[in-house]
Formats: sequence, C-alpha cells, structure tokens
Amino acid sequence: MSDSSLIQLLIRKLENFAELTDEEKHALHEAAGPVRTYGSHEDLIREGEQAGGVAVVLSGFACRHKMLPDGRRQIIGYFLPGDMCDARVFILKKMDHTISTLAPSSVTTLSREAILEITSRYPRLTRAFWWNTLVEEAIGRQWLVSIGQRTALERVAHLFCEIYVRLQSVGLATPESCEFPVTQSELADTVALSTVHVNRTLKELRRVGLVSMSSKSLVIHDFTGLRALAMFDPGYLHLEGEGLLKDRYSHVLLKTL
Amino acid sequence: MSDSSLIQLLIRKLENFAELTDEEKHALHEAAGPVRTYGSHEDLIREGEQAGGVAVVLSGFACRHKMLPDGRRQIIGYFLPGDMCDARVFILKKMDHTISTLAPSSVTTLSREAILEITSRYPRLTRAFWWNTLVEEAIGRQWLVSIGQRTALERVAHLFCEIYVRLQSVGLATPESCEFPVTQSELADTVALSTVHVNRTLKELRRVGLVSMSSKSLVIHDFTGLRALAMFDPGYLHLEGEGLLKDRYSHVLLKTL
DNA sequence: TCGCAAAATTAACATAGGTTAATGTCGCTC
DNA sequence: GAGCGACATTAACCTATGTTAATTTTGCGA
Repeated sequence: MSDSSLIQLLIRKLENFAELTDEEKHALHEAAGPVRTYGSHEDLIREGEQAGGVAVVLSGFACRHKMLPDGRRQIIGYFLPGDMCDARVFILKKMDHTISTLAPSSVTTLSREAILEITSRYPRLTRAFWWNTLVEEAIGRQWLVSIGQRTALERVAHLFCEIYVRLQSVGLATPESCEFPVTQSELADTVALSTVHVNRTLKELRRVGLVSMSSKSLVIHDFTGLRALAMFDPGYLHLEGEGLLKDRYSHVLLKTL
Repeated sequence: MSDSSLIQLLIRKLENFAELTDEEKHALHEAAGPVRTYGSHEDLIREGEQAGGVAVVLSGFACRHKMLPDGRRQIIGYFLPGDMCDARVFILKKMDHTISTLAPSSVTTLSREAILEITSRYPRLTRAFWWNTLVEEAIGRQWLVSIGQRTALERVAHLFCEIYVRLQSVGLATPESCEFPVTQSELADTVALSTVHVNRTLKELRRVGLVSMSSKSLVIHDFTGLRALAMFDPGYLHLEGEGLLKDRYSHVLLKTL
C-alpha cells in the first residue's frame, strides 16, 4: 500500500464526525510524512520530549503510559490502527507521558507545521480533530470508571469489549475475534491489577465461556454475555457517526451491539 | 461583580496559554450568558442530554461523574472557579457523564453559537480552548495513574496537592489552605475508596502532620512532605505558561513548588 | 436553643486482589 | 532439535481496603 492509501484509515475515522471535502482529504495526504516501522516495545515519544508532530498508527498496536518514580506503571490508552497519537499534546511544550509500541507497528507523522496549517485553514477538519480528541477523552473517562469502580473481571471484560468494537469500527475484526498483541503483564498495567490476578481473571473469563485470549489475539465466544458482565455501553465511542462511517460500517456494528 | 468581570477568571486561565487581544477578550465577554446560581448537589447537565453550551464556573465547586447501572459512582473531574466545563462535549451529541455542583456555585454559559463563532473566527482563542482541554486531559491521566497505581494515602495526598495548586493558580488559596467543600463520601467516589477508608486515610494524613481536612477546607501543614508522599509533580498542570500567567502568578507557585 | 439529618468516626470482621516463588510452555536462534 | 529467555500458570499465603453497624459530631432550620 502507498502512504496515501494508508492514511485512509485516519480519514475514515475522521469522517465518522464530518464528511470531508477532497481539498481537506488532500491536505491530510499532504501532511503525512514518510512511514516508519517500529518493532515491539519501542518508544515513539518519551515523557519530557517535545512532540514534533502528530503520529498516526497505520498498523500494529501502541499505547500511552506513565511511570511513577518508583517504577509502578500505568498504561493510560491504546492506539489502534487509524488512531492519531496527539493532535493535542503537540500544542504543549512537553509530553507528560510516553508513547510506545506494544507490537510491531507502522506509523506516519503529520508535522507540527502541517497541523497548524490545517487547523488554521480548515475549520471543519479542525473540528474533526477535536472530535477525535473528545472520543479519546471519553475513552479515558471510561477507563477511570473501570479502574475505580469495576471488579477485576468486569474491568478486563470491559477493556476487551472496547478493543473489539474499536477494531471492528475500522474493519479489523472478524465476527468473533480480533488482534490483541498484548502481554498479560502489559494487560495488568492497563487494568491496574497484578499479573497473577490478570491470569486468574483470564482463566475465569475462559471458564465461563465469554472470551479467550490466545497468543496475540482475542476470541470472543459470547459478546452479549461479555457486554452484560462488563456493563459495556458502546455509546461513548461515538461510532454512530454524523458522518460517513454510519453508512459504511453500521451494519457491522449494529449486528453485534 | 458584574458578569463581565466574572469571566475574568476564565480569561486568566486561557492567557496562561496565549496572550489574548482585546478583540478576543471582548468576544469572550460577549459570549457569556447570564450568571446562574446553583445550590449544593444540583445537576448542571445530565448524562444523555445534549450540552447547549459551555459552562464556566465562576465560584463554587462542581464535578463530572459517571454512574454504573448498579449505582457505583466515579467522580472523574473537578471544576474549580475559572474552569470551563466543556469546549468539547458540546460538539458531540450527548453528554456521556453528568456535571453537578458539589457546593453552591455560580455559573455562566457560553452558548453553542458563540463558541462556534469564536472558534471559526479566532484561531488563537480556539487553540487556547484546545490547550485548556489538553490540561484537563493531562489531569485525567494523572487521576488514572493515581487510581490505578497509588495507594490510598498517596492517592488522597495527590488529589490534595492538585486541588491546592489549581486553586492557587487562580489566586484562591492562602499559603497554607484552600477551600475544599467536598464530603468524605464524595471524596471516596473521587479517589475510588470506601468512605470508611477515606476517613482512616484522612486521619493518618492528619496524624503525620501533612494536611487536615476540616469543614469545607483543606489546611496544608507541610506541602513539601505532602508532595513527596504523593509523588506530585505539578508539571502536568502546565502552569508555567507561555502566556501572561507566568508573570502574574509564578511568584506564588514558585514559592511553594 | 432544641432537634434533626447529614456527615464523620470507630471497631470488628470479611475479602478481593497482591506477593512470592515455583513450574510449565512457547517461540526462537544456533 | 537443544537450549534459552520471555511469557503464562499455579499454589500458598498475606494485606490493603471493603463492609457492616454503631456511635458521635456538626450544621442548621424551626
């Protein structure tokens, strides 16, 4: 795939909010730099660094995470293909967290200048970026609720629902499975449990026939049950879309949700 | 105070990011609707409703919170005076959480139209809104880290540091105290602990001489110790400012931090 | 100033999830 | 196709925090 076709995933995502003109799409294509590939567990940007631009994950899995001085670590968000790393933090002077790959990934970057240019010239595109930010924030709020209020089982189930639906929304899930190239110990840092307890929890989810996490992927045996257990309500992902995505993907979403 | 002087607190905040022209300030003044006052524990906007505009808290304390279907509740953010409720969610169709007062508060609203007008006409002001959003997000990330990784004691201490510094940055704290009109059970819903354990934790913080939470306010006995315990690094609040606030308030901040 | 209701405090007891420390398994590289 | 390192799994035990249920204190309207 060429670079310009790769950025399509991002455009798809943004069009969930607003239909974009050809000029706007063109501006996005122009903005994209070369594609870089990373291995597993490489840092894209580190805490304290200044973000030079906005990274867009084309394939693979990445995450934001923060560490306390004594080494405790919390993963605070996942980047799935099509996700934009920060139309945001690049405004601030320093990253307050690190972004790293979880699996081998390919990434392109929209330069700072390109973003400034775009946001000053295309108000609708700017609002689409903003919308994207808002959805990410909504996800963050859910994570806070999960970690604060849900039990271990509910928490893991909720995360699995979210990942599955997000991947589905960009066409990267089958009716009963999706990629999930995440280690149990990384999962532990995500849901704020110990590795051992994550293992127990996965065992239980398997035992009751809801999901199983095999090597690098998730097999969803009973999405309805999983959803109920997790009290997962996909509304916060705002995938019903005022834009194009509704027509393009809703059949997939509606089938499952 | 007149409405227009009340909105000053918001302008102060935004100027932390970028100096605003008189025209831009004027636009903000124009955008502000009438001031409404609320009692304790009233809802400003409820989950599921469409936000009509952006609320700005002029005085008092408010919070965002979400409830699970079975009643468990998580408070996901505080609004202190000068804080803007959502230059954000108003873009989306429905609120995914509720905003309520914690204490009697006065609030004004920037209408949807006014915000759209502003964001299409004043790119710098738009970026200032964006910056504000980013700081809020950074706060959210810290909360996630706190709830996920910090112990009860550290968690409460961290929250106290944050509130104190935020209030200080808008001139609403003395060298050793600030308002904190929050109930222990609301605090419990904030830091994801039980009421009983919050009580134990406060007792311990008092015992070791760091802070005490008396009725509706916080008395900081040893900020340095509190900071150390919480591993609080104020950088994420981005108060060093590229804008005006640096000059106006840094003496206060620098003294303590 | 009395009388409540809401909020804080405490004690006794219960448990979800953490810790430590083996052991087992899988996927590589040589 | 043996050997190594990363990852997963399990068991036994431990502790931070939750729960229940009084009891006390506080703030406040009549």
